[in-house]
Amino acid sequence: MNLHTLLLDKFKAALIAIGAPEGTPAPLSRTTRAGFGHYQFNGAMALSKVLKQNPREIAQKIVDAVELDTEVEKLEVAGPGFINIYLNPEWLAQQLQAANADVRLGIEAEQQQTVVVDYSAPNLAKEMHVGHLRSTIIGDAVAKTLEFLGHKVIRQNHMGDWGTQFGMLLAHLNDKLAANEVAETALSDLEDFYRAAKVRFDNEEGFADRARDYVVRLQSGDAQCMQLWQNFIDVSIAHSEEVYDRLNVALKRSDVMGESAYNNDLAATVAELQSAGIVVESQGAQVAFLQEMADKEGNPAAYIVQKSGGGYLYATTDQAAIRYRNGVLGADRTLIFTDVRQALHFKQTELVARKAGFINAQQSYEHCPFGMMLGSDGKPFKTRTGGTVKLAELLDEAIERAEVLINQRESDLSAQERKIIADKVGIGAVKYADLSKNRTTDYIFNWDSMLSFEGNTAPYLQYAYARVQSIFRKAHVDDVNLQADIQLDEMQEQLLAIKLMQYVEAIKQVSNEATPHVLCTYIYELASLFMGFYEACPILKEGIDEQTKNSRLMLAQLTAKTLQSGLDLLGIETMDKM
RNA sequence: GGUUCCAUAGCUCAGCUGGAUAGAGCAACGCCCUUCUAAGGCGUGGGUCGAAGGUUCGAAUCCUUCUGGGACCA
Repeated sequence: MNLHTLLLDKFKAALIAIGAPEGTPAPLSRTTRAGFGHYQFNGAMALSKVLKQNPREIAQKIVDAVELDTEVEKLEVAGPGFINIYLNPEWLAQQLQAANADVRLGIEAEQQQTVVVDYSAPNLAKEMHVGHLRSTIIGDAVAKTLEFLGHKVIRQNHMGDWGTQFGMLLAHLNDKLAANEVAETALSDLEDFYRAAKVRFDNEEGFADRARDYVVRLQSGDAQCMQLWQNFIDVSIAHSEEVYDRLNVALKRSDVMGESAYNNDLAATVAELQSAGIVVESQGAQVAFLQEMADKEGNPAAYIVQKSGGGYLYATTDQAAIRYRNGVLGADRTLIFTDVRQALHFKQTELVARKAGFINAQQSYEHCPFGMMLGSDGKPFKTRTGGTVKLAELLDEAIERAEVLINQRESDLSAQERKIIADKVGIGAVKYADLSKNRTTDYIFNWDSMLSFEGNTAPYLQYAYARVQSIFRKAHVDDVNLQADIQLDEMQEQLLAIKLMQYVEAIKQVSNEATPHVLCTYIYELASLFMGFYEACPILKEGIDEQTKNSRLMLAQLTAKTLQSGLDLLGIETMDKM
């Protein structure tokens, strides 16, 4: 059941019935202010000019024409011609009843699409730092949401596992192994390893030449070199997987489709672009000139797919990836989560790929950008020592802080239970801090706000869930077999009920726009309304009759299910006690 | 130089295809734990939505110019 869709269809029909021209906008929205109903239809004012009638009269005609009966308590014309829609609490109660009885919470699956979601994509030469958080968890949340809505999601971890810096790393690794070090030990700290290799590259006689030699051997598929590379990659991927595991991110080894995976397709990709006439030779390089993106003087943008020396670029790999995803995997949609600096690149990439027919007219290619991480001074983020904050360290800190907080509180929880809770609360807080912001612009990294457990944070949402579980424990009610008629008498009950019914609206928006913060906002509002309901509408206290008690238990139950479902889509875990 | 994005409360951010009195959290101040978990609830203060024009019955939202900042391309 989708309230918005239901009402919109009815109002569209009403517009036709009163003789509005086809294509008349039907602006129907949730109401932001109490006293203006639950939804409002604002189409009458704009029609005033077209129909040459008073907007309030038009609004009244729409009200008369709209075929809403049991769904609605009343429709009122207000102000210059707003139509305020008040939903019928009894009808709402029935919808909630149905949603609560359904494992999918009353949300129907959409028509299935195959969606490739490209996210995380760490650079395997370096350790994951906080800057990698966004792509990883936003992409994961969107992927899960798409799956929930019934789509076939193919995750692609386009890891940076190829390129010239690997020459340097492999040369260094080779020496370490020759000195009888174990790869895992040598690579235990990727940052240190990278730095050490870089120092040698810059200072050590002959090392740079050996590094370049390794690049050539790597690209030509030299067996010994590939073995060394594989060694490096295995350890490095294991590092990433450790972080994914801690972050409760669903990426698996089988989702890895790194840059190296396209190495053998690059020549063929360029050849196809050439034969299609999209790419031509210019100063020895293979270039697509894009007139569509020309500057003021009419100079087309240049998109290089092969350098004059024969080397390939990101552009080539991305074209090959499209060929694979849209051709072999049959993607209807492709979502790519990277930082905003690559926006121009992806715009050009799409243009070229469409011209080449790698993407057909029915397929979408959506770059989903996010901003850079800045320090509190508004400049690119660096720690005091000039480095980046390692993701693993951030998570450690979050869990530690959560543990301190838990230990301050009175509770009957065992030490082991506290540990588990600290883990879920700490990780949840870090993820939520990032997920709840959408802006494609840069964002300010701040330890305290990222590790905060108060207000609009994951712990608040987890706490709301735990409160419901506590009620059920105290009530000794079988959570599964609770049967009662929901009745919505109190204002807090009605507000909660309508919010519960709007879950589907939130997740549809997340899937359409790849914006998990919409879901965060929704869950926060839901939890907030539940807290209000919890304070105002006692459930187990004395003097509450059986029917009211059970009705409220049902509301609490559906709230818990919705919270859990939403948090699960965000990759945030819930717990029964905290 | 070209392209492009951004500017909302002291701070961090929401604001859906233009809608009624611009919302949250944090921070500040006041109240509520013998009462279903106070990681909570209720309340107060805090904004010329960067500036100026324009379109519209209606603009934080759309258009133009300007100011400031970022990014990308060269």
